Formats: sequence, C-alpha cells, structure tokens
Amino acid sequence: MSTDPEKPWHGDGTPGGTPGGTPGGPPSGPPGGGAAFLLAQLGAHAAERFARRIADLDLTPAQAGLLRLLVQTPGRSQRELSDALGMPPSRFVPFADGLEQRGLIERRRNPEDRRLYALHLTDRGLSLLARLRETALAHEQDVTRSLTPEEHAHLTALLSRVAAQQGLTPGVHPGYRRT
Amino acid sequence: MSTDPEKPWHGDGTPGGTPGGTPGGPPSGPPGGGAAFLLAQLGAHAAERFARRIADLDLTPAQAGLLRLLVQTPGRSQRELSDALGMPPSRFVPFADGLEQRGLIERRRNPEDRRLYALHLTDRGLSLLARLRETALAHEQDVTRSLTPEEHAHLTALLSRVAAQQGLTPGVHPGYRRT
DNA sequence: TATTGTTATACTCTATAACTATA
DNA sequence: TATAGTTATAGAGTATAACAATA
Repeated sequence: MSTDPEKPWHGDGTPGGTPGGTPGGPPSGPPGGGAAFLLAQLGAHAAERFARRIADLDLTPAQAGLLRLLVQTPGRSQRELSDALGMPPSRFVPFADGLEQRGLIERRRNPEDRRLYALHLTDRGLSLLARLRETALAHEQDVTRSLTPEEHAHLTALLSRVAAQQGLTPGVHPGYRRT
Repeated sequence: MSTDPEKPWHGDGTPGGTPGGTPGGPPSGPPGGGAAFLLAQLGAHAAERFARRIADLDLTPAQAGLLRLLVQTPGRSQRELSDALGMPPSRFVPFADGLEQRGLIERRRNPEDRRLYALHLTDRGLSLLARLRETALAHEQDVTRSLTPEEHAHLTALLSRVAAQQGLTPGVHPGYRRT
C-alpha cells in the first residue's frame, strides 16, 4: 500500500469524473463498442439468462449440451462425449452419474469391447429434451426481442458465417467446460 | 451404475450414429443454430481469443477492464470499481494489489473521507492501455475477418441495439467476475 | 450505527495422477 | 502395452464473514 499524499486524491481536470454518478463521455474507437467486445458481452449475458431459464428444469448448460449431443448421435462413448464437451473424463463420470440417477440417460455395455459404455437418452430424457427446446425457443425470442424478423434472420446469418469461419463446432460452445 | 444387458448397446437404426466419426444431420429449429446460441458460442470464443492475446501484455480480461474503467472515470473508490466489475470487495483488494505493484495504477487517499481510496492510472498504466487498444483492434479485425466492411458495420449496429435493449452496461461484461 | 478497506477461514471446484478392467 | 472408465487427492480459487479504521 503506497500512498502519495503529494498528488490530488481525485480527478485531474478531466470531465466526466463524478465520483458517485455515471460517466458521460462516449468511448472512442472499438474497445468497448466493437463487434468483438459486444459478442463477448452479449454472449455472457445470453448464456447467463439461458442458464437461469433451464435451472427450472434442473439442468445446467453442460447437461443440456449432453442431452443434445445424445439425441443427435446416440451411443457415443464417455470418452468421446467428454472430449466433445471439453471436460476431462474424471469430471464426466459424476456428471453423467447425476443424469443417470435421474433416469434421463442410461449406460449400455458394448459386448464387443467391454471397456466401453454407450450412452443413450431414456424416454424421460427425450421428453425433457422437448421441454428444453421450448425453453430455448423462448430464450431466443427474448434475446432478439428488439429486432424485426428480417433483422433477426440477418443477424443469425452473419453470426453463422463468423462462427463457421472461426472454426466453431455447431452445437457446442466452450462454456460447457464449466459446471 | 445400472446396466441393462437386454437392450442393444449402440444405435437404434438412427442414421448418423457412427461411433468415431462426425455426425452428419443438421439440427432442426433454433436449439443449436439460433442467434442466442450463436451469441453464447461466439462470445465465449471471442473472449477466449482476447484473453490469450492480452496474456502477452500480462493482463487478464478483468485487469484490462479495470484499466479501461480508470481511464474513463479516474478516481473511483475500490467499492465502486468492484461493484462495476461484479467482484466482491474482498477479491478486489489483491486484484488491485497486483496492478499497483506493477506500477500501473496507484491508490490515493481522500483527505475528506479517510476511509476511501481513489484509484488512478499511472503513466505506465496509460501507456500499457495504448498497447491494449492496439491489441483490441487486431482482435476486432480477426474476429470479423469474414465480413465486408458494410456487414461488419451492420453486425455492430445490430449487436449494439440488442445489448442496449437487454440493459447491458457499455464497456463492462459479466466475464469480469472471474479471474 | 454504517461504511470502506482488509484479512482469515471454510468451502467448492478442478485437474492430475494413480488404479482396475479390458483389450 | 494401450485405452475406457473410475476413484482419490492435492491444489487453486472463491465467497462468507469477522475485523479495524473512519465517518
């Protein structure tokens, strides 16, 4: 803690430095207003809102991601799935345990290679996935509320292009690594 | 661990279930292809790439956020700043300690209320901020590489509108809470 | 009594690495 | 020897709450 009593404690003639109020001056250039920053900001916001929505279904974003992976490609091994979700196998085990105990997924042995489990959705898991889709739809409409249908479509197209060019895998995003 | 040897271990006639390969069928509807999902996916991606870039400057996203807050509104108290960044005061203290020890920011006492510190950028902090801006610009161009200038501007405008309607504070995003 | 800054502690989370069984 | 799944453990990171100084 080095304090220098020589210097003024607050402000230096710069406008907009009201201690308790809100700053006024708009920033110059891309730092806070560029597309990349807005993507990070809106992405974290959208992910947070979505997480709160699906908490009503007792699901985390990673759990929802696994259900989607399983309906898309049933029977994958735990190793493949943990890779796809970006989480280490040691964490995938209790992660899958929770969903299995709730009867949403099931593990089936591979008789040809008894080291492998094949993961599948149960009927309960499938019906929960239907509710998940409704939730995702409501979330989509909420986030894009301020756009006309044409703007909405245009935004989706632009984002899809950027995502493809950046090499992102459809349906999976890095946030699945965290609980 | 409940395994049911009655059921088939893999697949159920659904196409696209190749164990080791990549799935082929495109998803139906918004779940993985909607704007909200793309925002979360691209946002996490952009934030990750940006974090890796500024690691060259020995900065984390939260540290970069604080520097930007301080150049915009110098002299704010630690309490105000920790609120703005979304982190608890107890975590802000060692967080600011690091930047102070590197000579990037300084704490000044408020003689009128000796409980408060006012945080300011040093000259070194200001010059680092200049390099930070260059990095942010390069990052912006990288992320939007696949867009024409007109599309880039359009995307930025759409994102700004959505961000404003969603009530997001310019220049700050929820990712600053984490280290 | 309330608030700023600070410290201490208890707790959650996570990855690394050992271990078992199958191949 | 190598791999899938699992378990154990040690470490990092975090928030909660107690504390000291000032108002």
